[in-house]
Amino acid sequence: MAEHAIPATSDYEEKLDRLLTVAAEVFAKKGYHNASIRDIARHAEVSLSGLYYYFRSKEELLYKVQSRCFQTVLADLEQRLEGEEAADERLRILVHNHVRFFARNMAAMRVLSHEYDALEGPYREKIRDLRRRYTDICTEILRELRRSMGGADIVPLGVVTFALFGMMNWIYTWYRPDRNVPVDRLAEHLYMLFVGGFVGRANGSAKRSRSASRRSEARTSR
Amino acid sequence: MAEHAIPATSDYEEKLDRLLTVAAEVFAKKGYHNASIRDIARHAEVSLSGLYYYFRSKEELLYKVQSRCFQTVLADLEQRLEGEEAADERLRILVHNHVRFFARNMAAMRVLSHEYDALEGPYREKIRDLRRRYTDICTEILRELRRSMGGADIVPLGVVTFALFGMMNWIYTWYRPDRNVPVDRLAEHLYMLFVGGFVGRANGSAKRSRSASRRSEARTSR
Amino acid sequence: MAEHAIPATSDYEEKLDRLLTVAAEVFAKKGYHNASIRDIARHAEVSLSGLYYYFRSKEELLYKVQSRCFQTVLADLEQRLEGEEAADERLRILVHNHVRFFARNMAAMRVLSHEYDALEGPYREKIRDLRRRYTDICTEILRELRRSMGGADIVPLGVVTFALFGMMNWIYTWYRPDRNVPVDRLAEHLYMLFVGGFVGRANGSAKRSRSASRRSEARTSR
Amino acid sequence: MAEHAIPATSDYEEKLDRLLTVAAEVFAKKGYHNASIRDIARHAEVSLSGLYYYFRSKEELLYKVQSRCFQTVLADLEQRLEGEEAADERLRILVHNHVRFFARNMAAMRVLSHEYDALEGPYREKIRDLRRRYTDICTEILRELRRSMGGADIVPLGVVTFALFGMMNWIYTWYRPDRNVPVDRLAEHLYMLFVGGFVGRANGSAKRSRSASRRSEARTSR
DNA sequence: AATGAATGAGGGTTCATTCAT
DNA sequence: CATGAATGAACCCTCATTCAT
Repeated sequence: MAEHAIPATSDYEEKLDRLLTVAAEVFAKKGYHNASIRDIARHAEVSLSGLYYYFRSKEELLYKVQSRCFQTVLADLEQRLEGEEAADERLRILVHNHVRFFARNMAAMRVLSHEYDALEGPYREKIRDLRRRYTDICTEILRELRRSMGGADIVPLGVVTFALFGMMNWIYTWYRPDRNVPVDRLAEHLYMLFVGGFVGRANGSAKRSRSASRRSEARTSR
Repeated sequence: MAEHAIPATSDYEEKLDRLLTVAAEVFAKKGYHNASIRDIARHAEVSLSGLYYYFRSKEELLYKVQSRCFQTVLADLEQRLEGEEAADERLRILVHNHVRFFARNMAAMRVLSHEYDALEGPYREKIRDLRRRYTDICTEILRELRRSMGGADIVPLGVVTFALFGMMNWIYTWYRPDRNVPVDRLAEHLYMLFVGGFVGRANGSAKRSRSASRRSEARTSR
Repeated sequence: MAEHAIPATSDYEEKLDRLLTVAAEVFAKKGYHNASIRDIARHAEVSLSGLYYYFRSKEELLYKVQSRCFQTVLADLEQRLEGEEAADERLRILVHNHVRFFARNMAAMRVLSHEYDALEGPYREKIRDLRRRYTDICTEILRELRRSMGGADIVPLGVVTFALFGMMNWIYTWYRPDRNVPVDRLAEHLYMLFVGGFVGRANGSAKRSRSASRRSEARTSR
Repeated sequence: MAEHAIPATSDYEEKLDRLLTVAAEVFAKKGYHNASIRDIARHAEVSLSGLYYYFRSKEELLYKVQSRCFQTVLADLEQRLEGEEAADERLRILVHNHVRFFARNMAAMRVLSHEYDALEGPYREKIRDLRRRYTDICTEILRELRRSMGGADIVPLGVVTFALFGMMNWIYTWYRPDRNVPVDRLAEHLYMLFVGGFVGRANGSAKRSRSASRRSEARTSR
């Protein structure tokens, strides 16, 4: 029953990390409820009960997968936003950061997108908070962008935010990095589509803002 | 292997329909794998084994829920598209049809969106075919729209299609008809956002095509 | 709840007979406990509940299959024994009757041999009685044969009887009329083996009794 | 897919053995299909799921019961045959070995005899192979015996083999060691009956081969 | 004479979790 | 640190049987 406090062993953390990655893969492939702890133990080549040294329960395992994932995305994002002032560029950064992370951590992100509400109680709340922090950043950027464009607010920003995340998160259902467009191109496509609209700049019929234009050239040409 | 061939009894079909609705609700609330057949039986006020008169397995139950849902959406869509020629208007119809159906059959649509790959084997294939038929219609409309606008094809139509569906399907994760914008307005928002882009007509900074404009007035003003 | 007494309709009896045959086949193929009433209904192309007009329960169904089978064997046997006095010949008749019936009603006999004690209570007793009547006939013939041969009774007649039935009944585990020796030859083989022994007349090293010799010629030569 | 590879723990193997014995008893009493895993767990005083640590499925359980049984009989037989050259004596050894094992492991042997084809797929094949190895030994002995007796081969050896096994295996349907003849006597009876025939030496009317005679005296007189 | 619809009991199996070692 | 062994709860599904029609 010994509560193992914070075993800051490097070994411990490394193994934990590896386990989280494996767990993410299994959850991604079979879904949280359908995946069994035995599956995970098997894939990680660890004994079943061995897992319980690292996690108190299956739910905590899911929580840690999601939490680690969110924290990384958030940290990356905040670091990349640092110093950038232009709203359109900030949005571009967010989209690229999100999509790139998605493609690079397909499994974990799939779990994040798909197992939205498999968690309960305090775990759920903590993830909800992380999510909110993330979407809030997005909403703020959108608000600033709209303001800078002098646009009216026909569509509520909440709806816009979720529309954007819908576009981005949905890719876990269809996107395969090796079979479709390269990741960066995909990110740019989604960004352009979202900002310019299908019958707009995303269709090539109008000119983009200078900054956006500059960056995207670099990305899509390869 | 079918125990009862084609029970065209009206009673039978009515009950089956009711069961499908209940099942959709339970699946929607708890997720396919986490929902138990017992849950469904309880909610439907039927004995556990009584359910098995209508479905051979849990998987077939999921299949029937998804199948019925898709077929309705498809039939509705095809009927509404009838006679309409303008590509932009056809797209509006698709978006409105999809979103409205979504809001009206929240549970079933959630199952459709979320339990994408809980099915296996032949069931999976049949649903895949239905899905393909549906997305193909969408892609064709998009192709026509782009052509009529004389736009270049920077963003591949496949990506565009999935982006649109992402925007629309994602609503199962956040939208509550009673707490957010009304359904028709939501549909129009998404349509405008998708077509005009966030920094474009969807933000009120540009004029829309006449036909779209006319209709949307009617929808959003209430 | 109407107790249907003895519906001596010819139709009724015909159908009942057909059902018994089908049931025997299904029981033979899958075993009594493993076979389901649904299986039988399916094979008989009758509705599940339709069966219950002819049988009160699965157990009664098994009982009737076994009972009919035993009665036929017994009746055939008694008729064939009629008039024959020589003990060795009477034994030959019994063996041939048994084996021939076996081969001709493989399914039912398999059920008889294999589902020895699937029955319970009164059903079991009735079948036990039939069986006893049958084995008693056999034992009596053996006693008479031994007496007529002037042999001592080293081996108890009970053991001898069961040994004979073992030899005969076991054939359901290996004998296939189309792949092995023809039925009548098999019967004669078993008879000779049992009476003469492996290192005895069954091996051709000694002369048989005249009567046995005469008949067997007729049987095996074809 | 094996969860636990080769747990060579003595504890493990002991318990497994105990479980196999219990399972054999339950299968013997109620029949494979009619026996429930819960029955076995209850009799073994183990939790239901506890059983599944030792067997992957009910079928594997049956397989292991049968396999263990066959292997023991075979090993015992081969050891006892060692050094014995005379064909008649070798046959005696086989019969005695079989019958004695039968009586001593009534339950397991009943399962072996009765649940002939409850197994499917690879399990079935493996048992089939064991059985074939066993019957082949028997057939070879019979062939040699016949040769040494200079007998003609009227009855095919295959038929003879199955007849012998029929006589021996059938005892599970009637023999009770405490109510009938003692085991060794039964074995000798069956041997004599099979070799000498009912109307032959088994009836005391002829002299036996010397070696057989010598041994049997020793066995039956006690 | 026959059947569609329904059900309670029980089937085999898997699960997350624990705990002595 | 790690694991082998164990368990209670729950899973999906099938069964023999009934009964109104």
